[in-house]
Amino acid sequence: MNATPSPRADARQNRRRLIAATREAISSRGLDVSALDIATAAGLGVGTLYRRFGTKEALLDAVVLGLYDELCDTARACMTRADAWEGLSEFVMELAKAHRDNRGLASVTAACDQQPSPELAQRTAALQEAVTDLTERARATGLLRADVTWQDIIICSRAALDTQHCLGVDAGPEGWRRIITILLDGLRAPGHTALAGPQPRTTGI
Amino acid sequence: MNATPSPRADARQNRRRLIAATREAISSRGLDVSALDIATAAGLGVGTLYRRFGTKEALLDAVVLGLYDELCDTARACMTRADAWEGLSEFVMELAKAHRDNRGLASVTAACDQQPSPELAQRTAALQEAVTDLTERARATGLLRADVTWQDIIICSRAALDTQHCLGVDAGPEGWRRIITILLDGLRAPGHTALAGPQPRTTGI
DNA sequence: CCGAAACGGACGAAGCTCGTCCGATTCAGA
DNA sequence: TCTGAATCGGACGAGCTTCGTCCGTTTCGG
Repeated sequence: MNATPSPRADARQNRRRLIAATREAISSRGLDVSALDIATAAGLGVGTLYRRFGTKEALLDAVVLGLYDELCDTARACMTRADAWEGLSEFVMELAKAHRDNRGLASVTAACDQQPSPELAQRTAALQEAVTDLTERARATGLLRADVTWQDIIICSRAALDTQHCLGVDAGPEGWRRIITILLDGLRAPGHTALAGPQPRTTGI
Repeated sequence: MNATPSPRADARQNRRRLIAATREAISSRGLDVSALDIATAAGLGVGTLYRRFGTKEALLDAVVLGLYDELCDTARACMTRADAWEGLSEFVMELAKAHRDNRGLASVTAACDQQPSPELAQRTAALQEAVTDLTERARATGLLRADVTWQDIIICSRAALDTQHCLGVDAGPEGWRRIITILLDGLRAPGHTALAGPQPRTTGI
């Protein structure tokens, strides 16, 4: 009774190729990639892209979903670290790297969050919970300053985003680590300057 | 012998209006503003825009030039502060605010820096010198960690850029201050974690 | 070996942008 | 007030990019 029994092997492979090409394209050029560029990069025709995904947006959704899954895995792995601070800082590093490697990720996720699909909503919730856990655990040990929230953590991780992508900046392939390191030092307890203003809210990661 | 004796009063006013509208437009929507949008926002026709500036790019150049002048003034004012650390941190705050208020400023300046006009090159040099002075002075007092460069400072200031503009983030109108505060705490001497990787280079601000 | 599934890429339609052009309007000096 | 030169407005043309379709051709796999 399976109406769509199983796609042909080449169809499945092309689907994977398209997702990989999309990640690569977003990484280097941001969200402003045309469907044609993606398909060409995948070594396929644009027709194939639309046959596989129906819509350019559907393709982006699939990519974001994969990224969220990876981030969830990372967050859970960081929770198993014996040292709470190391767990948190490793996650921040990984999240920053994800943003560096997926230029405009924040925009994509935000755009997707506007009308989240059930799958995406579930991933978002899981990820937020994981980050909350990491933050709480680090604060409980007294190493994370008390006045930051998990949203601050997320936003800080985004800070690496521009470091790599702004023209005119040559920070080297690992240059973003410097900024994140500075941020992490700033996040350590007890903190020197009190954080002013309302705590930020964020729905996306 | 003045071939262009003096523009009519309305022409001058319209020129000012266009620059103001451009800053406003860049602030809220980034560089992807059309000439029509700018002119409409200024309450003018697009024809006027092109008569005043000849080119959209020339208009952007004029805007960037003004911004650089303001930043130079700010930097010099910060140098007169008795406390070196306060001078530096105030400048970082102001630079961050400039980036927040001029979405895509980094891209504009970088784009302009590709083929800088003499005026722009002069401003860039002056600004870099001012930032260097601020950094050196703060390091000399022992309050700024020794392993950061003035380029790190610039990049950190840019970090606030996304905080405000990413959809899905509601950090409040002053939310970026939290991130900069964290960064500044991270920049304080002596620093906890050594900065790895090569020092970044940047030509733009 | 053959029919169904999948592919490629030319193509149409739509949208957006820059910059021009010229008739209508406004300024400012006499 | 009057007048002509400067300025304005916005419709318009040309060009570019993009999405998504369509159909003849190729490939898979039972």
